[in-house]
Amino acid sequence: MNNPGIARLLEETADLLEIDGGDSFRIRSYRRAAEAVEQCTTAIADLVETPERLLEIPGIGKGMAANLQAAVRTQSIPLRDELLASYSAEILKLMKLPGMGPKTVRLLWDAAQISSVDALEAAIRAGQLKGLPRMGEKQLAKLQKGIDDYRRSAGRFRIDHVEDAWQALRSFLTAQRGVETVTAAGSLRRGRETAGDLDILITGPACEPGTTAPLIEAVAGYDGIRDLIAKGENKISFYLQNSLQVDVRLLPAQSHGAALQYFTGSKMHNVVLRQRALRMGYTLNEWALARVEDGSVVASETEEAIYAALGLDWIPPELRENLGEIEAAQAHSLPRLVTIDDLRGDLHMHTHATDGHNSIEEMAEAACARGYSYIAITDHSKNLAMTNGLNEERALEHIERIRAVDRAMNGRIRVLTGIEVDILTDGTLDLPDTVLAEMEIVIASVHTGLQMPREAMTERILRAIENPYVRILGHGTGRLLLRREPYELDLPAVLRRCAELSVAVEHNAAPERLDMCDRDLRLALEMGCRLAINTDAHDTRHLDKMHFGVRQLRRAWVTPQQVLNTLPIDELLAALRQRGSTHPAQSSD
DNA sequence: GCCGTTTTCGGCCCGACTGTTTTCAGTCG
Repeated sequence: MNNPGIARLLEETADLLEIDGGDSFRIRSYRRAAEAVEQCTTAIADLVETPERLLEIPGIGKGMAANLQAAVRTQSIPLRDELLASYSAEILKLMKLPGMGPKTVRLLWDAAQISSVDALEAAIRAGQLKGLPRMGEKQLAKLQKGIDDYRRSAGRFRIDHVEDAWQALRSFLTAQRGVETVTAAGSLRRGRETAGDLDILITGPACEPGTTAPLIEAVAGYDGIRDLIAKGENKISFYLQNSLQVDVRLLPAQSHGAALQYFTGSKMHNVVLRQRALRMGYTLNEWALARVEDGSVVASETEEAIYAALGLDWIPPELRENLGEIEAAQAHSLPRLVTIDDLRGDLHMHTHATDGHNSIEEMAEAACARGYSYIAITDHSKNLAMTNGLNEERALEHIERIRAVDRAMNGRIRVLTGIEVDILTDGTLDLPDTVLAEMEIVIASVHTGLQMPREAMTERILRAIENPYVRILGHGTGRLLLRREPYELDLPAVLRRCAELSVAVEHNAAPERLDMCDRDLRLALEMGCRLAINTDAHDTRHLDKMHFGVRQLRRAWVTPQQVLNTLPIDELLAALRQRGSTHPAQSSD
């Protein structure tokens, strides 16, 4: 059992203890242990034989070490099994609904033995919950909406989870005899936020017609498989433990380009491409682009050859949604999309001064190792009490430490001072301008009070970005996947004002909380906004999540010029100063 | 359940917001 799996067991145990009304500190220790296991860079499975090494992990004591051993050896934790037996395996899913916490789950269980999403929905429909404490009309409507959202998102997987599965499968498949190339197609290759399944294409001697049986059998032996769906001569499909469906296709090398094109999609892109082929007297399928009259192959080995034969430039997978990319490819006017190599820095990250896990030095060294030429340290401000947010005094002390590290890095990387201030419900910020004036990067974000009406939320954010020290609008664009519930605001109005004020709009690169969908990003570009793409890293490894966000930018046709953190440091600092100097409040001061 | 200039038991981040509560409980970050 791998670390994420063990962490999930510990989290589930904590959830069940909460429902059961267990000691809150005991519950917290399970959550802390889950976090520690998740962060641990060595596999717990490799440590269970040497318990003294388990005890070296902060937050793991004697009792928890025994739990970890049980998890590795039996895929379970005794306390979790015990609690599941007294409730129901389904009850944990109720906790996933927005607004549902342990107390409400327990209430529903005590009142009506409700332990599943289906049972909850039935009870709401039947009016069974009326009269229960805290179950007013609004609460019931909210629960129903939560159920609808839950149903809609079920069946799709977050792209980083799909990518984890892909990395593991790629290593496994590449090591098989007679395999030359292993490529991911589908939504993963197009860089979508979620994927319904994982498409993998393999070429090599073992994929030639008539010789595929040994490889198919070898793939069927992959130990991550839960259920086999289908097993044929050229294709094998299965479910992984987490219910992700995987389709693996074996292809002759000469069809690789055609298959890659076909299985990358999207469906609409392919439909239009096939129509185009027909008009040119060709037919396009997963094997080749061929002439209609005699079936002779025009192109099939590479995608480039197929697109070229159709009179098109090669189209980056992220653009293949039939949103104008085919016309642009014909006119040779596809944009030069931003790449991860264009980024010179990351402007949003936390340290252990608040809720991060590493020091300023460690973040700077990690960013340096990733080739960045600058970063900004932007810890939370005091309103986020739970993160130990910085008050006036600590914020000022913190920037002294940041400056010291900046000097100590000796020009290897620039470390900019910054803060992520909280936008209060009235649109003011939770730190005074005198403190913000000391910061090179001020990111303004909303974290709380997301239920307010659309107009009030819009006013709140508009007021916040008027503050002349705000350089970047962070969480404030209507989406917070972490909260599981988007909030309402007049996004075009906010984006327009950001463009006017030269406030950059942040896109959070972490896949669990991409702040803006493709459409929002395109809207931001239309409004003339400059974007900032940051990882909001809470530890050094989070810095590696940048590529997820870059793919989202590419899907929105973003070029390097439209991204703040592609600028060289001197141009970046000049761009940041420009925001302050154009604001009357500052020039008159 | 973990941790400790406490060695053995007491402390362990907290403030904002919502809904339904007339004084607060539950959820979230």
